[in-house]
Amino acid sequence: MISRDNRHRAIRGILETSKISSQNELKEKLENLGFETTQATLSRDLVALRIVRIPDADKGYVYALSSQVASSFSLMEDNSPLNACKSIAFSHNLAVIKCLPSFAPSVALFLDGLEMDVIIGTIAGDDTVLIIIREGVTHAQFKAALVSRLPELRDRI
Amino acid sequence: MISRDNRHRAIRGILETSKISSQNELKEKLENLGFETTQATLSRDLVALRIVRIPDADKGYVYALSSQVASSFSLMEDNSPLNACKSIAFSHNLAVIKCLPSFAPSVALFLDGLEMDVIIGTIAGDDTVLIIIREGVTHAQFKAALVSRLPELRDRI
DNA sequence: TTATATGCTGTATATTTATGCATATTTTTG
DNA sequence: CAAAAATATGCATAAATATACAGCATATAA
Repeated sequence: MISRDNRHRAIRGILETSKISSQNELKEKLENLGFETTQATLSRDLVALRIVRIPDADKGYVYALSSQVASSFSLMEDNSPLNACKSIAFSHNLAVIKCLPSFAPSVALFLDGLEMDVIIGTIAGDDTVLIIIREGVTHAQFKAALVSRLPELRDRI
Repeated sequence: MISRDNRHRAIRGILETSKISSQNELKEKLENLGFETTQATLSRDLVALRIVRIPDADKGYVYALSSQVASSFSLMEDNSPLNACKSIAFSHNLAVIKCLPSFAPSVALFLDGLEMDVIIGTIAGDDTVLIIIREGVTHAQFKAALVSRLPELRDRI
């Protein structure tokens, strides 16, 4: 069902960018985006999407993509593969990241690990990463999503 | 507190070796080990230990140490390269198939072998196959063509 | 077409989990 | 040591989540 898939995408998007600590809170966020649904459906959606629930200092519990569990702890250090990125360019629904020689695979792996909703896939050569951007996402939206997950990129892209 | 620390250790041990899907179930396991406690205490323990709750095929939900999250995803059994495919998404004239790590080349080779008219080419990275779809072919037509060649994909795409 | 099957959803409700508060236990301080 | 402070716990219950069931929609088959 197309509307279910859209709702699932919206859920992933919401969880990527904000802390949600109950299904009713998620329900309200979805309503702001025009998705009318119920707590029961969200309970099922969270199972289908394999969303995990993590203890959180601020809010008691938060829902998160499974990829956010590990990555929110590790990485992000000085040795992040992102430091091997030299530039980013766009063409329609493609983004091309130029990296230092041989670094493209690790950059792509890192991006994949973010499980970002706006990215439907990446392919790495030796020094180039090709990112396929989801339909309907503008370059500006893509950059914003990237920065929201990786604040340290703010003044680099 | 000593007895609390011991109980925490016991909880970690139990979660490492068995699938627990409710706090009462955990309570019973602990009683077998001589730890008398209540659901309320366990609710607090799970927060303190940063235990996550993951959707699980068997039991609905299971509690797990955060270090177990990544490995909790069961892999595919058969050896057809198609079983290494996790998802397919579209963007205009591109289809992106996400695979298990390292499986993309064999999936792409397999697809090439089908010599499908709707596909004008494939490129494989490590875990991603990019399919370039012939102009004028809709996503629905492409899926239909794929399913007609590979019926076992029917409920997976 | 009709019949059957399958999947998604909301309602109502059962189950599970979190928490306010009072008490108990441990730790700290004098 | 006693008293005070901090921490942990259980009870009762509020809050949140999961699910049985029925209805609807769509697909499939005859």
